[in-house]
Amino acid sequence: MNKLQSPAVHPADTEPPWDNPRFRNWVAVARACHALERALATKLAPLGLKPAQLDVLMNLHRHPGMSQHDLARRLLVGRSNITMLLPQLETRGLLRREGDEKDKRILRLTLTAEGEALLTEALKVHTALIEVAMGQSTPEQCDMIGDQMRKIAEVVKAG
Amino acid sequence: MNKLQSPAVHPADTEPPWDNPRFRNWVAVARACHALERALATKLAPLGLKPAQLDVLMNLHRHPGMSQHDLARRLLVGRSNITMLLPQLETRGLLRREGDEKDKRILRLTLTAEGEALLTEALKVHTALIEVAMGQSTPEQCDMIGDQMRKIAEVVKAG
DNA sequence: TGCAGTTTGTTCATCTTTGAACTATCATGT
DNA sequence: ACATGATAGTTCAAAGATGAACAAACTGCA
Repeated sequence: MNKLQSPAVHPADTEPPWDNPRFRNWVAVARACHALERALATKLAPLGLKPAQLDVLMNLHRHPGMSQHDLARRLLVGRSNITMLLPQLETRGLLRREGDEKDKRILRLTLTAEGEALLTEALKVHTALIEVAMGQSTPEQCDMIGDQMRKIAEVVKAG
Repeated sequence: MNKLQSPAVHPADTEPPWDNPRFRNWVAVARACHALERALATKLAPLGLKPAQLDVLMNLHRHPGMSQHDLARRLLVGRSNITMLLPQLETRGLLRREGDEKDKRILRLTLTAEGEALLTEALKVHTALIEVAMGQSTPEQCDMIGDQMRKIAEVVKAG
């Protein structure tokens, strides 16, 4: 037995492009991301938030006064998506949209106190999930992963 | 000058949870994933394929004879999603759905020759993109990332 | 056999996301 | 000032994703 057969789960791992480590490893990245996003969605449901909405709150917390266009670019979505997304949050009193003094086209976005408060709660959930995930790695591995991913994001958006 | 101020891009990097390396680094993972997914969508458009459809073809290539339920679980989507997704591919002649002999509830899925051919073309695009992304890392880093991500996917789906 | 419980796939209503017009505003150059 | 072009945000129709409710088929046990 053990005739050097089935070196991995799938016999086809010896077939392109699955024989390519870069390919196989990126597929793992994508699967982990998707899995964590789904888990986040269910854990965020009790707060009445979806992952996309949490992304908005997070970005507005860190970049108050952003325009909708800037927000769309940071989230890698279309501008119309932002237009459809914001009213839900604005009517819930989580954020404010005020016209810019200089440029009347621009709407500046800021979180309200309620928005900051809900963000704090949502971040507890998000952080707990991430701790479980990244807790699998040593601090050195974790930082290395972050560094590589930042490079990837740049290079992919450029190319 | 240099009073130990603004240690990073955002002053708020010193504020929870952004002061947490695990949190910051996972956010980078999510952003890189999203960026590559968007890039894949545009590069796949000439083939008339979307990322979700490519995922289906990839999984059927590696697991021929899968049921729709199995496919849904692998893709981390609902069964109804598969029901809505498959007819597009089936009418294009990319895959076959045939009832199982033993269990008449189950539809077994297999790629046609056209499906395999289109998958081959799509994989060239996908692989090229991944090469650019993962080419940022050394082979050792790349394997380490893959290993960690496989752990994360397991742990997140379990919890 | 018969009957409760489970599993597979579909349907349907709802919510998101997307990209292509469209309007309003600003910037630039003559 | 005025024309041209660019930019910010909105609207709208089409496509995608989701989950609950449903029908058909299987399982197991009495």
